Amino acid sequence: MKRKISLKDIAAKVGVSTALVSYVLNNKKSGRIRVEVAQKIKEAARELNYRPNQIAKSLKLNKTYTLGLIVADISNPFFSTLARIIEDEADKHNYTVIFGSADENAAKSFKLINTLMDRQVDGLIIAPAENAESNIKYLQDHEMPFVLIDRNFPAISTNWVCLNNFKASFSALQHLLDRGSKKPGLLTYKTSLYNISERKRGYEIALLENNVMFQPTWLKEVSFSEDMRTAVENALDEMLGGNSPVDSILFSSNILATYGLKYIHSRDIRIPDDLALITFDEMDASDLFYAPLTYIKQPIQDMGEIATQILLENIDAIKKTQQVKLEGDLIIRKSTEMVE
Amino acid sequence: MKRKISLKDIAAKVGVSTALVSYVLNNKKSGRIRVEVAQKIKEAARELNYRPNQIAKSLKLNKTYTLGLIVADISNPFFSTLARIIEDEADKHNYTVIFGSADENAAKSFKLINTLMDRQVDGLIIAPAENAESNIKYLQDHEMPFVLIDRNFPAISTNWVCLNNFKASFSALQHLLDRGSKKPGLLTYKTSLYNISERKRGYEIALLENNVMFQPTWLKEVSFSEDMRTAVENALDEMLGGNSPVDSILFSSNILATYGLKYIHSRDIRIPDDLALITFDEMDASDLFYAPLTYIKQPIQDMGEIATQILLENIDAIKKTQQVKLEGDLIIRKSTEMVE
DNA sequence: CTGAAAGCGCTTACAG
DNA sequence: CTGAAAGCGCTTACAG
Repeated sequence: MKRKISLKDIAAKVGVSTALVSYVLNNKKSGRIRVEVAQKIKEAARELNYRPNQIAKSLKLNKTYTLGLIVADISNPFFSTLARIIEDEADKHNYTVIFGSADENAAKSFKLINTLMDRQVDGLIIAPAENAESNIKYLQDHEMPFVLIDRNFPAISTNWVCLNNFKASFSALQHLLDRGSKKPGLLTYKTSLYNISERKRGYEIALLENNVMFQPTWLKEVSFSEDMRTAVENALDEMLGGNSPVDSILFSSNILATYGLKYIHSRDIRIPDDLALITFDEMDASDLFYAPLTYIKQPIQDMGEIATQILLENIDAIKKTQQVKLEGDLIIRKSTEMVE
Repeated sequence: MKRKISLKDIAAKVGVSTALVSYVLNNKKSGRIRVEVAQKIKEAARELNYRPNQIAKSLKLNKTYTLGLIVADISNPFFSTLARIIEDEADKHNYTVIFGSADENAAKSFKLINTLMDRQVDGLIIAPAENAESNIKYLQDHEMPFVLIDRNFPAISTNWVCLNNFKASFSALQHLLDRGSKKPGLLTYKTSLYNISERKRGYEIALLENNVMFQPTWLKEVSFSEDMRTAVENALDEMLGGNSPVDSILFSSNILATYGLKYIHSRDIRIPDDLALITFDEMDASDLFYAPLTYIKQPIQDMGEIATQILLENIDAIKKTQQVKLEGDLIIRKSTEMVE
């Protein structure tokens, strides 16, 4: 690569010290510097096409204007949409973002945290993995500003912005029951992740409050480690088979829904007549399925913006911890229009 | 934030110079340093939980181990999938990636290029915007290693890895014609982007070679600046109306296809009986549409890996420019099973 | 074998 | 008004 123009080059060209150049270019000590000199410096900078080396600046100022974003998988539409929102919000404040995918793996997440901290990011936005409490502790010990997104750990006091997962799930179930579902199922992950366990709790409490006798085959949990497609297919077979098959299903994530829908489609189960369906998250597919899908819309724009704002506030040393629970929106469509 | 442990702290603790600590920790001059001293240094580093400041290292070594990725929109599934592949490939070589979305806008792209260069990224992977030739020139003038992805400028000699867009499009059309389409349409972007114009050329040449008399209403181009949804709907109205309505459509991108499919769905046009369909790019929706979609599968894994590899080679000073044209794969499904 | 010194490209407290 | 000097946290050519 070509040698870059530095302060020194400008200083040499104008015949002043680098200090003066720095002052002028950063508008420090304005008024206290002779106008002609300032003018000449600015001109030289323009002529030489000077661009400050941010790495040098970062080292000196101990500030990189870089945010780290750690999600489960950047190629998951939920997270890539979030990434775009965070990028835009960060950019408004002249921050740049480095990202990493942790694949729901706490060890990988820890490695990423260290990589990003080594690069001196000013703060982190993290969708934490299961069992990543020690990661959080690590960040706190190092006084690294961060905010959790999408998931949090109820036992640990941190900044976070998450969906009200309990309520979203509860409302979805209430809707299914109101529409006449007698045997609602839940397909979810086998995980201690709080957002996911809240979705399960919403399901359970809704059944309880509506006096529906829960059957174990209605609730299936697939774990991150299995082959997701096969696991989903097996789970659906069990939910739809046996002597108490479900008549509706809530999918706990876009990923589960995508696999699930493909399978349901291939098995020629008619939606909503044979089976009513609700999914978490908006998907392109929701509109294209022959029975447009009822879904829980997450306030993803708010989630990304607020998380970024909280992080920036914390970086700028406002230290109160903030916890924001956002409400989802149940968008009702064809897939829950059951015929009684 | 907490003060971080530096080389100096280790040096002080052990009672040696920072130079020696640096040598030991980087395994330089191994053998030429007394074993007990080396041992003590390593222990101290472990005890103090030392993590090198990469910013300082970067400044000194003029190397950041950071790659910049500029795409049109990170929330577009095509690009987020690419981002994940690039992330993984970069990580194998201990590189980290900063991303930015340029929204098909050359000015925004230029701003991003500068932001990333200011941060001293070692190289750039770019899906360039229309009319971004000057950006390319800028990169070349600055001898910044980069590789174009997804699109290239045929008149400029650069590294790039792209789909064979002409052939992919041609094959798609040939398939439509073979299946009995008499009036095939193309819905694409109004743009000079080479990948897109090649898709158009593939369409045109296929018609020509098959002696199909082209009708202007068959080919519609929507521009990036309009409201995409409305533009697509209007375009489809025209393609499907008039006195020579199309009997099949090739969508030139996943975005166009998503809007298009939603509209087609809402208008109750039956696929493939009333209209056959092919889309560029794999979409979740392809499987979920009642008529699973025939699509052109891009070798996106190869594209991301190869682009990253070429970039890393160029960073490591192997300077030959490499241009890789990858072949797409036509995945044939229900949406082109026409009944004659 | 070991370390003092210089330097990467900046900023800024300090002295004149 | 202006600039010499120190320093951010590293690496490394060089001298001993």
